[in-house]
Amino acid sequence: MDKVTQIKSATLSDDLTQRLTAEIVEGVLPLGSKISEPELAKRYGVSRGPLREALVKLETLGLITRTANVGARVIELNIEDLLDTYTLREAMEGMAARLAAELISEQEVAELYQLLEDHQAHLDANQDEHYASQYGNEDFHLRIIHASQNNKLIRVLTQDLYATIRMYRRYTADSRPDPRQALREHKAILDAIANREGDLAELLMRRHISRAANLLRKAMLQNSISQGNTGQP
Amino acid sequence: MDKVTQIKSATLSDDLTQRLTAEIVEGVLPLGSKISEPELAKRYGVSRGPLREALVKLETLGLITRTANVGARVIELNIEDLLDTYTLREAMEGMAARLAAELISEQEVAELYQLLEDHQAHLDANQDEHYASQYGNEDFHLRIIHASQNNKLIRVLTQDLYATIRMYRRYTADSRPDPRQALREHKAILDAIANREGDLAELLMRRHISRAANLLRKAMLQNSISQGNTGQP
DNA sequence: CCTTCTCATATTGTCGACAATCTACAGATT
DNA sequence: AATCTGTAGATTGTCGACAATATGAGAAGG
Repeated sequence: MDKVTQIKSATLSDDLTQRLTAEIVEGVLPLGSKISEPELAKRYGVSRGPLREALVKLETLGLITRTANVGARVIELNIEDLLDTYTLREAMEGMAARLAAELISEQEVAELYQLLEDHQAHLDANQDEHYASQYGNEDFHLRIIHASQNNKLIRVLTQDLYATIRMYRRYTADSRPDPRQALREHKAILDAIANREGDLAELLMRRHISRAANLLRKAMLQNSISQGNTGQP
Repeated sequence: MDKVTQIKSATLSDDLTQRLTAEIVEGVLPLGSKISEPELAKRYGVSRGPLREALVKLETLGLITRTANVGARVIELNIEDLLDTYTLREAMEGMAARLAAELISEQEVAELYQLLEDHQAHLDANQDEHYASQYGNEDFHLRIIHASQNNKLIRVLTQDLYATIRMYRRYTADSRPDPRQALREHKAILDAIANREGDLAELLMRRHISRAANLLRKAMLQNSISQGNTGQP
């Protein structure tokens, strides 16, 4: 629990969007559970107006589904959706890597190499491989995405798809990819970018993501994901 | 003016979303104009509640920008955004073409060939090249997208990006790509898909979209897009 | 015992009003 | 004259209540 409940935003609707997103990703609101507007409004001490605006946003983020006059439910995870999401990532982050190879500055390249070295050192020192893998991984990918300098791409990846990706990672947390292997792949991608080889960078990024998708797929098949947690009746 | 104002949906908010999207794309609400909630609510005969929910959706669609306590404005078009959007299309529709090559049925292939033949016949018969180009083009792309069978991809392309793409096309309507050239490219893409050559299909689709982006870019440079139209004071 | 219809209940959709915040204009000050 | 400040007006954010719709339990009938 790092970022605690104290989120002060300009508008209640924005606050609610962030909070609800977090609660869904973390499983506080179990997968597939019904969302009662009066109940949630009471829980957060707000009226239904801003709450409904937040729900509209969550729907476009793909975190809940809403049906007119029936209500909203938290989405459920399934393998097709997982694979679809990662295929989309493959296309978009592949393009991001290609653009990064064209546009990234030498300084950013240096910083990325530093990041990978830090990650390597962290791996050598700690046994807490999952934590290191998790954050190093995210950081690397986010930097490549931003290096593309394509605002549309950045927005879809870091806002629209991000929550979904985190959910799938969370619910398949048991079997994570080998962080050392991931690090090697990151290194290869960065080399391609540093050499301004856009084609290669795209290819490697695609394979990297495709491989991650396969691992998650296997994890889901074993887990047979269904159970949320920490929900109140 | 084909689909007239009569849209009956389950909820006022959904109606408003559709109407406002259409009005923005068609220029009834001029680019960059401020959106007054009381005024719009009065115009449509609804209260501000559903209207605000629609505005939240329009914001996520990238058609308006909202600032807390300040209000909403229709977006403005600029070249960077256009290029970013089309680069994203390139990545995503390229992937769609690749997936289509793997997954499309023989019957769908036949239908697509028929579509292209109809398009050809229409071009030979009519001088109204732009109309034919417009609709034939859209239809072809939408079918490829759906043939990918990737729901996430379909959703982002046909819902999140669609309105934006239509706007750029409308505001650069003067100089459209040569429809016969576009048709040739479509034919080549479809051949690749029919032959199950995913790599080639992706490559050709990317080039096709990249070329369209270049033409739109030139059109925007000439037009120096700024003026909306048909708006009331 | 199962099916179907009815009605009560709860939930969602919508509205009008109030509170908080920003914008613009006028006046004062340097 | 230019800049700053303060107030008035308007706009956005939020709230509680009412209307419309779906859900579920129970009765009636087969």
